[in-house]
Amino acid sequence: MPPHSAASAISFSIRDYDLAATLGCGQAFRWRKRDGVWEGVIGARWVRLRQDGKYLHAETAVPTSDWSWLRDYLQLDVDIAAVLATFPDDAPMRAAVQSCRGLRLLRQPLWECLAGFISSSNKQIVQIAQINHALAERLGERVPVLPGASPAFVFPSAAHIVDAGVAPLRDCKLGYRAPYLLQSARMVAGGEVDLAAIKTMSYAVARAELMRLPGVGPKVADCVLLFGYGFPEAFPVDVWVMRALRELYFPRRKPTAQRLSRFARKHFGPHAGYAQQYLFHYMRTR
DNA sequence: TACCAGGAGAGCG
DNA sequence: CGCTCTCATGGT
Repeated sequence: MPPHSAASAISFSIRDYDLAATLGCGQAFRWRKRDGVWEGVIGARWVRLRQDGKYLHAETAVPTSDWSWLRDYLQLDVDIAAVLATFPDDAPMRAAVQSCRGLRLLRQPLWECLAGFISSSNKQIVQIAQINHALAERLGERVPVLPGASPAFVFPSAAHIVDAGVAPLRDCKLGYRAPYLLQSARMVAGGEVDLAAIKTMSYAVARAELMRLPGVGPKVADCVLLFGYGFPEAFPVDVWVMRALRELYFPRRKPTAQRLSRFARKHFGPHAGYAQQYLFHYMRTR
């Protein structure tokens, strides 16, 4: 047996999956790309991903036989053609879909997703990534990686962030978001808000429950509902999507974000969240 | 409803 | 180098 036999590898055959767009489009903040190879941590597992045409190659540093955690995170079993078929057949939507055929939504761990988007407000994606890497490096526990790979860390739990206090969060450049993250961590760690229980709630109730957390408004709540919980109707309205919707659908009016959100869930159908991600990516890359 | 604080780095000319 | 903008929220 080779010396590194503890590692595992697997290949998935996939269609209409653009790994780079999916990992790099701003729905997750802790992936690092080196020479077309992506390294990241999902839960407590370090993983290296590479796409080669219709194959997706994955490597872990520890023995792995059950890969369902990765299939779930990457949402490999989603029938994307069926999702696209539910989109409205209008010019903006066609252009958005055509600009990135294999863009997917991830299904991220709840707390990391929530914390990531609390830290995201009024920041650029590059900066959000810096903040979340800093949080993991300073407050998260180290996980085993393959030889030669960069050190990797678990995202710190809510309880761990509570123990750390506000100062390390300031050091991670959270700025005015630091007390929001700390207080939200207190509410989650103390059981005042039960993230797992939100899975079983309706979209509207789940959204209201998340918005009890400081630093969580309509936009952040929708991001967590979409990228963490997988509510397909969640439609985050950020500046890019706001711009897109106003420009493409309301050129003469200036609807509020709330009105746009309601319009979007009706107009874009049962998978409005996917439509949002295509519009977002289209607006940012054109 | 409309504005503003708070915060720091990237991107631009 | 100065300037603007940034996947918003909370408070007034």
